[in-house]
Amino acid sequence: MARQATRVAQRVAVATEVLRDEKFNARRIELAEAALETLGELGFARTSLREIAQNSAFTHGVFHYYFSDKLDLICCCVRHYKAKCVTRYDEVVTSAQSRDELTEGFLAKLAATLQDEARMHRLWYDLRSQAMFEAAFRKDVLEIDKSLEAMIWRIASRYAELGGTRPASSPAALYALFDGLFQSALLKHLANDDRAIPELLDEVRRLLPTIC
Amino acid sequence: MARQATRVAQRVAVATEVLRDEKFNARRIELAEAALETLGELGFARTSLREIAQNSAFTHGVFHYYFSDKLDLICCCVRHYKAKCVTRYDEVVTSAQSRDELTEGFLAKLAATLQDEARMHRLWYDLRSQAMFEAAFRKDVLEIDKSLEAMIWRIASRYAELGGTRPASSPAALYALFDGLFQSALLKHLANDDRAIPELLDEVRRLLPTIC
DNA sequence: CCAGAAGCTTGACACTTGTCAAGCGCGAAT
DNA sequence: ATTCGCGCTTGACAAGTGTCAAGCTTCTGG
Repeated sequence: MARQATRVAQRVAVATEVLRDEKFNARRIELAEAALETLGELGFARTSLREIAQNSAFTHGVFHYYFSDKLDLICCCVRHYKAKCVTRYDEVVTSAQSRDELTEGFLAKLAATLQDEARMHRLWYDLRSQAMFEAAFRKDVLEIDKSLEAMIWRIASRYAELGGTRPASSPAALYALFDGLFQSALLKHLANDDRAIPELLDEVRRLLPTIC
Repeated sequence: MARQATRVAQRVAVATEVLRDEKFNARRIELAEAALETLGELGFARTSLREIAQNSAFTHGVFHYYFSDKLDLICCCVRHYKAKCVTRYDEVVTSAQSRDELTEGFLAKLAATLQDEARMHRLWYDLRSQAMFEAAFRKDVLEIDKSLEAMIWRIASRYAELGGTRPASSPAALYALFDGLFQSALLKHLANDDRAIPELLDEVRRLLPTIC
């Protein structure tokens, strides 16, 4: 009887702790999301915790309650960003029934991404560059890079499959190519070059049949 | 007579002014070079003028004598970096008499660059990312990007020429590909991944015959 | 040789930064 | 109802930032 009671008490204690943990984690993500807004606006170099706090519903002290320091916060941001980013084209890949359909779906998403999420993507490139200086970022960044490479590979494989062929390049080369093209287009787009998006689409449209 | 004298005086005045200008510019470049050291070490975000000065033979005040502000200094750095960077492969391109020779020369330089000049190149990627946030950098960065694209194109054209063919891709796509591969290899190399350089070389060796 | 400019150093300024300790309110457990 | 502790705010701290003015040294033209 007493034994059962303590067991129940234990279970309750564990349950409440799990609940607290979940709540804690949810808040962390909320804060990370707020931080991403400001980071996307200003870039890593110019973003301070106070600036982040001011552009959000929180005060600057909270961030030190939920994160051990600034790097911890930004690592959390990067990891959170990843989850959103990596699945962007999956719906197109699984639903497309022909090369044309896949191509058009991919290009449309590509254009929309460049148009609507330029800020998040320039932040990604910023943080990836930071990882070259700051070892603390490297693990997460390399992991995301791998995920993005896999994402591109899924598209290329499906494209090849729909034509009964196999991709003509390695996953690394394909990712490098698309990433390079996207990065360059993003910079031009941000410099108010209206040709950036159409040129990127043309390039990709031309490339897909030759390399996949 | 008097007229001649004033003309001579004018010429002298002009000459001294030109000399002063050259001296001024030489100093600017000297300072920019010193700044590049620290920038390559710490990255844009963590580099302050005082830090730059401390890692050099100068005091922090000089930088304000020669540059209107921090952005001006860094723009000068970027421009100076460009001049060094863009001609890296030209000797190989002009001297190679066969595809093999060009390939091996290119790969050797590529490996050496990654090995010896990793810091300068991570800085380049850093500043290119900064240009996505800071409009003041964009013009110079876009210009350098164009130069680098042309540099890759010279290599590819020569490679194709030596085999009696023509490059199979656009300059933009080729540059994106090589830049993407290099960037990824650089990050891995900086993360102490010993396979980074050989993997890059393998990839490029495989790629050259298929795309050029 | 000397006045004045050029080149450079120094120190101060106003401000921002990350960090943290003290304390507040409020809900939950006792 | 009281106590306790979690979540959060506030304010302060030292360190570091870009900028600039005042002054020192060195060179140079007259």
